[in-house]
Amino acid sequence: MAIYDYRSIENKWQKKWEETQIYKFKEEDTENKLYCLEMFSYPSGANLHVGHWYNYGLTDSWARMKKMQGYNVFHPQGFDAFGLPAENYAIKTGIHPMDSTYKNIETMEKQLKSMGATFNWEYEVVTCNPDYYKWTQWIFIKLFENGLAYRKNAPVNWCSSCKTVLANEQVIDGSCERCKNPVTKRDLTQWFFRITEYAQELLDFLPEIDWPEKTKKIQNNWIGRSEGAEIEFSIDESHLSFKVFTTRPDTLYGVTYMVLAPENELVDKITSEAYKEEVEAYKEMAKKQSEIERMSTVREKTGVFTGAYAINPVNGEKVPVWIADYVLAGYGTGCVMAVPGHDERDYEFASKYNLPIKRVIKGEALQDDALPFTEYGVLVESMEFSGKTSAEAIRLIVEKLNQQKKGELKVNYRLRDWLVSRQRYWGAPIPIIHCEKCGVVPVPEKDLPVELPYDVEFTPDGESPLAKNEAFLYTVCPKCGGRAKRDPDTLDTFVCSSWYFLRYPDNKNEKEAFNREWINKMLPVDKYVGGAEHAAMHLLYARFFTKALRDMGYLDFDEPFLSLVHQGTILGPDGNRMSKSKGNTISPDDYINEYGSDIFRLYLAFGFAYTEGGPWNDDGIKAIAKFVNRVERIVEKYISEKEKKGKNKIESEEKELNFVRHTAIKGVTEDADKFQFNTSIARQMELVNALNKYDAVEEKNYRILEDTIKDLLLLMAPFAPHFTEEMWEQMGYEYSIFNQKWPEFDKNVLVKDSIEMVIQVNGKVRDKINAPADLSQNDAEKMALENERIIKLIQGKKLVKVIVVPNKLINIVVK
RNA sequence: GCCGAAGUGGUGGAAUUGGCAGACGCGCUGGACUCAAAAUCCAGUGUAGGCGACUACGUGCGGGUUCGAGUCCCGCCUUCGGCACCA
Repeated sequence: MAIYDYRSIENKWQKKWEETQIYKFKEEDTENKLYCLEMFSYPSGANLHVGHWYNYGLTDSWARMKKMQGYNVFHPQGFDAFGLPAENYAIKTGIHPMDSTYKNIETMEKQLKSMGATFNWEYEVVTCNPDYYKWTQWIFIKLFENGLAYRKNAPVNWCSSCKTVLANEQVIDGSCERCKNPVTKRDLTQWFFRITEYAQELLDFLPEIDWPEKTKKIQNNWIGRSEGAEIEFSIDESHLSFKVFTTRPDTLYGVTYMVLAPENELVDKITSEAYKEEVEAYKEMAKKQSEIERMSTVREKTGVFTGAYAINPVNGEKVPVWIADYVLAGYGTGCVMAVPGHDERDYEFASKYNLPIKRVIKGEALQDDALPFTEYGVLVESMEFSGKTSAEAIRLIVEKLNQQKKGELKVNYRLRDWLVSRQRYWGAPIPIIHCEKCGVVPVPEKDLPVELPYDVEFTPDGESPLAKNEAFLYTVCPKCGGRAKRDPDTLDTFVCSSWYFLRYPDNKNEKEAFNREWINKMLPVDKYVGGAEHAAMHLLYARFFTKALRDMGYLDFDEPFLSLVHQGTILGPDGNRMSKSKGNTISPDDYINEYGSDIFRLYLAFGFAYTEGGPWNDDGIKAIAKFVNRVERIVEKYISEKEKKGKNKIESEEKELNFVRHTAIKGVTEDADKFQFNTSIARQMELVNALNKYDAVEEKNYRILEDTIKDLLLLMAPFAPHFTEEMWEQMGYEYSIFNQKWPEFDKNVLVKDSIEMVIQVNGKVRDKINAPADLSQNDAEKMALENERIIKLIQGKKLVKVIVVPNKLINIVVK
């Protein structure tokens, strides 16, 4: 049902746009710059899917509007090219990741270009290019030099079937994403980034940025700040002591035992001979259990006694020290004081192992004495603190402990340091050399990049593929010149994507990752658009990188993305997430072949609430084709009636048309600015309806008609760029529609001199009257009370009061 | 279990933040054009009752505040996200 020859006009205008460099970013005009960015994509072998179009197509519409509004729009594009899929594909097919990735990038570039978007391709960034990952490695070294990258032995996610380490995000409900096998822990020496150093600042700046509240909340929870105290307990008959973190120092008199995580290094030191065997067995058991088992909260708690006793610093009481896997090694100090009277988990554990339960907090209301009381209240049986409220006691007890150097206020975060090592091939090599004499030595800057060798076996057997390539692995220590080994691991791909937005404006810089002065002008990103699934990963890492680079002196702003929008998800027609296995995928190509890319884009804009998404629907796209068809006919008709131009007769119809026209300008501008494209298109449709209506007028004012058609085309241009450019030309205007000024609405046209006011009686609409605008309260009241229908309705009733909302309604309250 | 978001016609979705609920579409009904169909155009379309002007009801459920509630408050239900023994 193609109405205009979209294929030839798409080609025609894309060619012309490229020839005339119409979207070129003007580097000399940073005053007006607007950095508009979509999350870059992974170069998969498949064609662009609906999600790409929804994200890129509509953000492009927004960028086009901004260009027309006079901004110097910077709209780069690139590829997040490292990652596991290419490597898995290689294991399956034998096709090298580098070959498949570059081939995919080539086709994807072609497809993205055929969208007809405003991308500034000359600033392209591809993360697997050595001239990019050279600087990823450079940043790693800077972080290392500044103490923000460190190495430690830690338990990591391990899939025994794939024989490889998995990233946290690849563990789905405790199972391996690829083979569905349960994930276990394995101790490995790994590289970490000290993101926890920035936990507080990452929290503090959240209120400052224009992000969806939902996303801020997720980051807030992920960072998980909690306030409490760190309290030191000493081990009885020993010089050893250990600290616990608690948010409830007011329950200190209720402590009846202590628990260490089985992995805690103190365990071996304090366990007495008699209990060694049992403790060892428990540790072994804890290590072997799968993630699914460990994560289960319904599972009964287990633990064993170590034979050691700890001394409560406030009353000198001796309490037994246990180990149990309900205490996490990675949070706080890996030890807790157990207060079964006031904590559900401790209560469950104490009940099972017959440990004493003491209650030291009383609530106001009557509480069931059999269960733990976890609220705040008033202290009892707590020596001099008895009778104090929880809040007072927390302050006083910590103060007292502080004097004895046995405790202090402390803030803990749930956020963990970011594990960046990966035992994979297709990523940026970690630029570190391990020398037996000199230890960990960073690769000198002049030797960067550490290039990824092409010739590598990537069979998944648990060993890093790079470790099997001797030519890569063995090198010379930059410090002592002796034989040394390279770090065989690669960096998590999230490292590469944590700074790509800094590289775009300066992507050809060979001397540095980016020029400080230049990116200070170009950043932060003004509008960032991408999926909500990155809330606690990429979006957090990128913020951390920005802050770390700032503190190391490489840039001067605090936040990378000032304003963030998440697009929704377009589902299959059946309401499920599109997937090949469900057979419910929608191919943009089919629709673009039938209707053209403009209509496809317009439908995405009109058919969904942008941040919500929803199921695909065929009928909707036909409706949009109809709409575009109508616009085309309006233009055609106008052109065919050209000779009639010049009549100039003011009529009320003309006033009406003008009113709709300026309502549309206002609505389209404001709604599109907020990414509310559906209502933005609705205003355009209203304008088309008004134009059709005006067309029926006998003596048309062709000047007004032309101006209105002109405005309609301008308002439509960001959403249907090829079509409107063509119509613009046919109207006889000069190239290009995208070099025109965005229309502005005239406030005066929107002011009506006569207004329809609603008259209510007791809140129910009873009549509508035409009243002059800006009627005074008294006059409005008078008009309503003189209204015939109203007089009938309120007859015989007592008038209580009259409420007047200017230019809107009059509510008469009667009894 | 905890945190968050959302529930509006047959349907996708609107509602200047407390002021005419259902904009704009889809679908449906009727009409015009046509030998007929498609396309196009016009009119109608929340539900129930009435020939009708109209009346009653209506934004997940139950209460409340208010002259007035889709919007605010309290208590539930359902769905979808995020976290999950975080001491």
